[in-house]
Amino acid sequence: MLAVEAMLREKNLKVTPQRLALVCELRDKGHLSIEELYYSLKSKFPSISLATIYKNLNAMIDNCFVEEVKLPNVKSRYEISKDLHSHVICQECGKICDIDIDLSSVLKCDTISNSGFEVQKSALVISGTCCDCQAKKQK
Amino acid sequence: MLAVEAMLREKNLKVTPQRLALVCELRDKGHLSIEELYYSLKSKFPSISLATIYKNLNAMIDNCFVEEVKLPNVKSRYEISKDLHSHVICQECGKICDIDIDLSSVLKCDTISNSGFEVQKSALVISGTCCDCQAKKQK
DNA sequence: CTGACTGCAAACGTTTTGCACGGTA
DNA sequence: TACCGTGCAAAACGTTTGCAGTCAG
Repeated sequence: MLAVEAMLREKNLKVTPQRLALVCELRDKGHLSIEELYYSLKSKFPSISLATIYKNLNAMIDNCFVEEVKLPNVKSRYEISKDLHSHVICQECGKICDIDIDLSSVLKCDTISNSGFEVQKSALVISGTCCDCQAKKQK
Repeated sequence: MLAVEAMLREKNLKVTPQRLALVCELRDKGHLSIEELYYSLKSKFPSISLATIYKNLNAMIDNCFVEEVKLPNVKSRYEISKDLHSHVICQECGKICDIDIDLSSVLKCDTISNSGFEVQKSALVISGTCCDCQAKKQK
């Protein structure tokens, strides 16, 4: 919590209760959609508006504190920036998981290095069917 | 051209001049945005409407003939479905390239196989600075 | 000839903006 | 106290829908 406040101040973002709750929500639950954030915060702050969610997310994205995760077929999710990781999404139930995959060898392949392209970021999204949903489908 | 017509008929999509031009545009230029498609087709069909672009793209996406490519910071692009490949995007000039990267070993990693997740698709987007833009920045 | 496609306009959902008020630092 | 953040309402934006007319098969 203190760490979160310090991070916000470091980015010249004031520490308001709404903003603090938003960050904690993202930190605890990870990759949330706008709606999930909105309804979740609405329980703590009944008068909170969608505009506040948007403004805060955008401010934090501008400060590289939060990242948008674009996924196939569904709306974007938002998460606190952390070490490079990939996402796995089940097309049946929509469940999203983080996964640590070492892409360094892939990103150093000849095609890229020969082209002179300087890699800064990479995003890998794997979609398919999770274990539970496979079981359900077999029934 | 004949191949394109055959593909459309196979999917029960009628071959109209607008649709044919849209597909050829995608085939020749690859990963185009809605606006790029619109203005490009407007030169051939001055009365074409955005609704037609949207309806056609959606029909073709439903038939797995076209795919949406979601990219960081910019609007989605659309391309004709083809073999699995990744995308490289320059954050300076916005240039997008296809790249063939073998992700099979990555997708077979222990974390995924142990979880019982069945992988159906994967999308890797690499962003950074292209060779040309690196040169420009050094000036 | 029939059903599908086009193009226009309206509707819709999402995101952004402007502004007055309130809270942080 | 000065400025930033909040919340409301309105505006802007992108996309979808409904419909009448047209075209492909």
